Formats: sequence, C-alpha cells, structure tokens
Amino acid sequence: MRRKRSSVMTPQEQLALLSGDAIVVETEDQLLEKLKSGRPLRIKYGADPSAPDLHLGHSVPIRKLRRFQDLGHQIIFIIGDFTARIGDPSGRTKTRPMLSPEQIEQNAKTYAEQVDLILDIDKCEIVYNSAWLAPLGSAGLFELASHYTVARMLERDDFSKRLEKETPISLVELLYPLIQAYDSVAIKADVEIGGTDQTFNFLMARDIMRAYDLPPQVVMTWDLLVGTDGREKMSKSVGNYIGIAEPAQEMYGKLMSIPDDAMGQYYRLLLDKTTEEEAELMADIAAGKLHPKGAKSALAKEVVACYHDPQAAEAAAAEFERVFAEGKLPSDIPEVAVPPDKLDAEGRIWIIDLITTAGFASSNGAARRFVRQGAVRLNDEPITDETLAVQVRGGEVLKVGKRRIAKLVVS
RNA sequence: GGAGGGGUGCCCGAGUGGCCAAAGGGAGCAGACUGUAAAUCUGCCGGCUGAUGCCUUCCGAGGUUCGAAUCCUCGCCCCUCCA
Repeated sequence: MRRKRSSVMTPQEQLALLSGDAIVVETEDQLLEKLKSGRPLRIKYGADPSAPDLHLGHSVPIRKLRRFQDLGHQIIFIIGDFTARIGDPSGRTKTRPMLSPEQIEQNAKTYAEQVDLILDIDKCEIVYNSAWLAPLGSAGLFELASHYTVARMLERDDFSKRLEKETPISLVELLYPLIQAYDSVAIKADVEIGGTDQTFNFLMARDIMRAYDLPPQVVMTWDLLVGTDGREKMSKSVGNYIGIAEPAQEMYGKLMSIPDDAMGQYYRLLLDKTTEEEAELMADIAAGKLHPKGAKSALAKEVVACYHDPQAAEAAAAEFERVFAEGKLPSDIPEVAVPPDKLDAEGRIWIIDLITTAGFASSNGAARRFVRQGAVRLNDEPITDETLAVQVRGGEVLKVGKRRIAKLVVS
C-alpha cells in the first residue's frame, strides 16, 4: 500500500490513482494538463457546518482528498457559514435551522477534529465562504445571477423532479448552486470533488468560472455510499449511518448489518479499491469462492482498523462472533441502576417496570410487547409472564432482545 | 389579481358523519431460521391499565350534531393553472 511520492509519480500515474474509482471526471484531459503543470493543485471541498458528526458517507470524499494530499496537492475546505446563516428551506430536509456564528465555529472545530482522523488537517486551508459572499452585496449577486438562466438551472435533476412532483422549490434554493459556484471563483479551484448528487452544481461552477475569466475547475464525483439499510444514501436523519467516531464494536456490528449487495460499494469507496477490484470481489462471492460472511467480516475489520487499529478490529470481530453467532453474553456488560425505592418490601420489582427503568423500552406498553414476544430474559431465564415481580439483589443480567443487555445494580 | 387542489400516526398514503386508535406500504422492533445486527418467514408497531377498560390523536381555533379525521366558519401553511 506504499505510495510513491508525487515527485516521482508521473502525471499519468497520478491521474490513474486519483480517478480509478470515480464516477465522473470532467475532464480527464484537463486534469492531466493541470497535473502536468507540476504545481500543487487547489482541491475544493465544501463542508456542511450543520453536520458535525461525520459518518462513513462523509468519509468517502475525504478519503479522496487524502489521496490528493498525499500527492502534495493543497486541500481547501470551505465552511459554508454564509449559506448556513441564511438557512436552507429545501423541501425534503424540512427547513434547516439557521446557525449562529458561535455554533458554526463550534461545528467547524469538531468537523476538523474528525477529518483529522483521515487526513492531515494542519496542511489544509480552512476558509469560510462568508469572507467573499458577504462583501459581494446585492450588486455582486445580481451580476453573478446574470451569468446563468432559469431554464439551465431547472435542468438539475432534483429541481425537475420536484417541479414534476409539485413540491416547493424556494427561490433561494435556485441561488444556492450559484453561490456555491462562486466559491470556486473565489478560491480559484483547480478541482472540486464530492458526491454524484453535486455533479450539477460542480459543472455549473465551470461555466461560472469561465464567466469570471478563470480556467474551469475539474469536476470529480463518487457515488454516494448507501446506508446500513443498503437502500438510501447514508444519512443521520434516516438513521442508517455509521459514525467515524463510533466505538470499534459498534462500528463492526453495523458494518456486519449491511446487506450483502452493498459489500462491493463499501469495499471500493471505503477502502480505495477500483471498480475492477469491486467487480472481482462480488464475482468471487457469487461464484462461491468467497464466503459472504467471511468477506463481510474481512471488510468490516479493515474499515474498523482505519478508525481504530487492527487489534481493536480483531477484538470487535471476536466479540461479535461470541455474542451473535454463539449467543453468549458479551464480555463487557453495562450496568444499570435500579433505585431501591422501586423495589417492594421483599425486594421485588414488576418486570415491566424493570424494563422501562433500565431504559430498554420507551413505554410500559412497549415493555409488555417485549415480554409477550418472548424477548426478555433475566439471568438467561425466559420471562413470559408480564405480571411477574422479580427479585433484584444486584448482579442479575437483564436481556431484552438481542442487543439490550444490562447488569442490574441496586442503587 | 382570478380559478382550482391539498394539509392524516416516524415517512408515504387510504379514509368524506358512527363498524376509526384510523386500510395499505416503507422504516423500526421482536421471534423463528441462518452465514451476521444479511436474506426469508411470522408477529408487533399512540398512551395508561398486574388484560378490562379508560385516555389523548387526523394543521390550529371555534361551531353544527346524540356522535366528526370526515360537515360549517375563521385562521395558518403548501401546490397547480390562468394573468
């Protein structure tokens, strides 16, 4: 996995390394030209200051940035503080809350800390787009808007779909791509990278840059990582995400829960494999050469090792086998306190009350359902009587479903 | 400015006076099974109630009615077409 330094890598080699797994490169020729210049290229990446908790979906473009950085290019993170302050009334994400400068500052800081897990943040330039968007003023904005037409704007897939489906499109949304494009002008970007959902915006920036007499940026996009459900793109609001700062155990477990079909994409996007390598992996599994579980486990371990270390990954895998394949209790069980006043004179507590007290059910009704469905065990004894009062002295192990386990403590 | 359509549970979406705690799908959860927290199948999926009912829900506020998600009035919000 050792890479040659950029000084000894030819522009052609760099190109192959950088674009081997990209979906869109507009255009390879222009990228090659820029690489041939020998100067460090300015790589633009727009960071969303409203999402400080990074997940593996975010990690994909950041990993690509890392490759550029390793080759000696300059990464520029643009914090969209200007746009965040305006808020985003985009239809599907409800109205994004407006953020105060303090919140943005805080988010940017946590963002940088997490990005640092993947690349060297100290070598990156971090800029706020309010720096050039605020002074732009309405005159500047009008000039900017004069370089594009509504018809071309509506070509964007998202807009045309929403127009068709009769969901609202606010006027500022139409302005967003324009403003984003202007960011490229302001920082004189050579390359902009991101998810395929940004393709339109990135391409439009090329037009806008030309309008401002700048050479157009090269656009590179990668497909969006699907979430653990294997269907929708990974996102916090959908709840199908794996955070890059999550504990190894959690990360491994979530990776094991992705559908088999999603393995290929994870393999390519999270471990920097080429499309060919992805196809090979999937073919081997289909042909029976590779066991799907083994492949998934290997994948999960590698990904976990990126954010923790190989030992932690191995431990997580071993623990997973123990708990889910062998059905044993986890080696490390969190403790849950049962307040003494919940217990009656004989030191007993109603099982339903115990489950909700432990935080395993959001309501008594939910707790009853668990009991009825045979999901509850106390010291490995199945509990099926929802009227039962159980003795609690401390040390008992309460299990509700496969993943909710706690050791009871009276205090 | 004119005309019309619409706001239902986490999401989508039926329901147009009682049979509605509200169809169906998705998500989620549980059980079985397995190769995993995959897939598949089955069940659950507002709250309270140590099981019998009770309570609070269908944008908001009023009203009609024995009875309203369903009808009326006034708000708020969204969409389409014409201008």
